[in-house]
Amino acid sequence: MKVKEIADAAGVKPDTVRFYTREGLLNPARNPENNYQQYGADDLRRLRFARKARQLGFSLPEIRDILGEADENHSPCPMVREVFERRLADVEREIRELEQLRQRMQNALSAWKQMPDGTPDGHTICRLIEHWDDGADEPSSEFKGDCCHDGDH
Amino acid sequence: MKVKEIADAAGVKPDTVRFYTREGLLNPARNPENNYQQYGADDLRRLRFARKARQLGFSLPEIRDILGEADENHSPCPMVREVFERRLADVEREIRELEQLRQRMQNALSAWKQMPDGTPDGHTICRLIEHWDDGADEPSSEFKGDCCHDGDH
DNA sequence: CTTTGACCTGTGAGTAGCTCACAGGTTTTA
DNA sequence: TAAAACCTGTGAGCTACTCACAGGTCAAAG
Repeated sequence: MKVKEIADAAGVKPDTVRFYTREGLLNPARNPENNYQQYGADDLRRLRFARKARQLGFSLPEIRDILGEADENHSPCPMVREVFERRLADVEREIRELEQLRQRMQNALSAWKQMPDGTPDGHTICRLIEHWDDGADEPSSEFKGDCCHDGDH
Repeated sequence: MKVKEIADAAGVKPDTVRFYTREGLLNPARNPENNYQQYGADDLRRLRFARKARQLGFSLPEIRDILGEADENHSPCPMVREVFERRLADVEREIRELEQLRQRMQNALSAWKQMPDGTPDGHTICRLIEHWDDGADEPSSEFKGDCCHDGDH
C-alpha cells in the first residue's frame, strides 16, 4: 500500500500517515524502484490502533511505547493499564467540568433571552461573563485586588 | 499596576499578561520614566473577562473582537450570541462524546479485570482497542480496505 | 553607597498533533 | 505525449500559552 491507500483505508489524511511514519509509529518498507513507502497490513493495524488510542486520549509517545512493547512480545498491559486508568479519571473530570460549563452557559443564555434583541448596552455581555459565577476557578483570584466596583460600564 | 500585580490580581502568570498584551487584548499605558507597562482597572476587567471567556471556549481572536466591539460601543451581542450558541452546541457534543468514551473505557477495563494480572498475550490490549467499538467514527473508514482478518495477533 | 534579589523589557523558541506548502520526481490516465 | 494525480523530504504554520535569555530598574539590606 502506498501512502494515500493506507490513509484512505484508515480514514486519515496522507499527511497524518507521513507524520506517524516520521514519528516511528509505522514502519513501512521501501520500494527500491521508486523509493516509495510500502505499507503492509500490519501498518494498517497499527494506524487504526493509533487512531483509536488517540481518541482515548493517549499521546503519541504513549502509543509508540505500547506498539513497541507489543512488537517485542512483552505484555504492555501493566503500563497501558496504568495510563488507561489515569486517562479514565481524566475523562471523568473533563465530563464534570464540561457539565458545569454547560450549566453556566445555559444560565447565561436564558438571562440573555430576557433582554430585547438589539441589546441596549454593548457592555452587557462583558458584565454577564465577568460576573459569570465567580469563585469557581483558582483560589485567591477574586480575593485580592480591587474587584467588582464597576466604575463606568 | 505592573505586570506581576495585574497577573496576581487575575490569577494568571505574568507571561500570560505579556502575551495578551502582545496580542492586543490589553492596552496598557507606559511609564515614561522606566518604560514599564502600566495597567489600569479596565485592563484588569478585560483580563478577567478574557479568562472567563477562554474557559467558555472562546478563542483569543474572538475575545479580541468582542472587546474591540465593546470598546467602540457597538453592541457585540449578535456576534457574541452566535458564537456563544455555537460554542454551547460544541460543549454538548463534547459531553456526549466523552460519555460514550467513558462507557467504552469502563467496558474495556472490566473486560480487562477478568484476565489474570500478568496477562498472557502482549497483543491483548491491541485487540481490545482495535475492536473497540468499530463504526463510531468517520464513515467509509471500516468499509473499504481489508479489515478484520487478524492474521497473527 | 553598594549589593542583592525581585522585578521589568522584548524577542525567540518550545510544546502537541497535526496540516499545509513547496519543489521536484513518478505513475497513471486521456 | 501531456496533464493530472500521486510520491518524496523538509520546513513552516496553527493555538494558547510557557519558558529562556540578556540586559535594564528598583527597593531594601548591609
